[in-house]
Amino acid sequence: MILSLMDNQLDSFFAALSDPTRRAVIERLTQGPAPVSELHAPHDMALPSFLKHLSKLEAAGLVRSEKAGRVRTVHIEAAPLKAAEDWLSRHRRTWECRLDRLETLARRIDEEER
Amino acid sequence: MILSLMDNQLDSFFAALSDPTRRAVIERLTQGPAPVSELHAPHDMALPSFLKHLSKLEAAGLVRSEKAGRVRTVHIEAAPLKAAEDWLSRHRRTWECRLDRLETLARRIDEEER
DNA sequence: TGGATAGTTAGCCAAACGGCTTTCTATTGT
DNA sequence: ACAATAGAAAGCCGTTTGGCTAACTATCCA
Repeated sequence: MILSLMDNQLDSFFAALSDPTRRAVIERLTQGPAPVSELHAPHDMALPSFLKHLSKLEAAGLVRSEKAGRVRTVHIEAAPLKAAEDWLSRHRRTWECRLDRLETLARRIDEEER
Repeated sequence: MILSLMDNQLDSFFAALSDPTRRAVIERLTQGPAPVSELHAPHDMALPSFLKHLSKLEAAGLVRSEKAGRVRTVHIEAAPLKAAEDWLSRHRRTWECRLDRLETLARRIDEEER
């Protein structure tokens, strides 16, 4: 079934998102597709190192890319996000009461800071 | 600020969730607290190996535990989940149109299978 | 008090990760 | 045709991960 296929992808999905560089790339890509070098620019890191991150994102299916001439353009792909959101929302309900308590606590701290 | 602290935790949060054993533990714990050995039972793995997973969950702050006598009881902790949900929902909006297209596709496939 | 039970600690190992440099290929623009 | 540009490939290196065994500690119960 489709869901179990996506379940297998959860590993690489969460792993892909466990790195700040890769999360930054994803954030950047939500504003639209971009070529590799533009994605690389803000990161103080050699290109090959950065390419590894990109290929991990692509392996996780979070991202896809096409090469036209010598420039490869990368864009976001939503399928695995759906799987992760499913997973999270399946558990959100049971956690919600705790979250509510936490919200209250956080708000109280904020108010004390002011 | 609280949010930036949580942002630092995103790394370990996603890393913690990138392993099937650990996700299974979390799923189990949504149904209530449990002692270590009960959590360990369904996993075909030596106890020390399993303990490493537990301690990673605890380091990520996803889980907390108290020891009473010789039994350590583990329960879920919601704070970092909140941070991750924030992160995801900050990007969900931009991905939503793609998700919608995916939904449609998935539904069409489901219907074709019937 | 002594054996079973529930974890814990230490240390080994192979594979994966995240960085690097060097070198190479393919495309573009002059 | 050539130089510059965009990216790819290979390989090195130290750290982390995810598994194991063996040995140890602390509690409980008989």
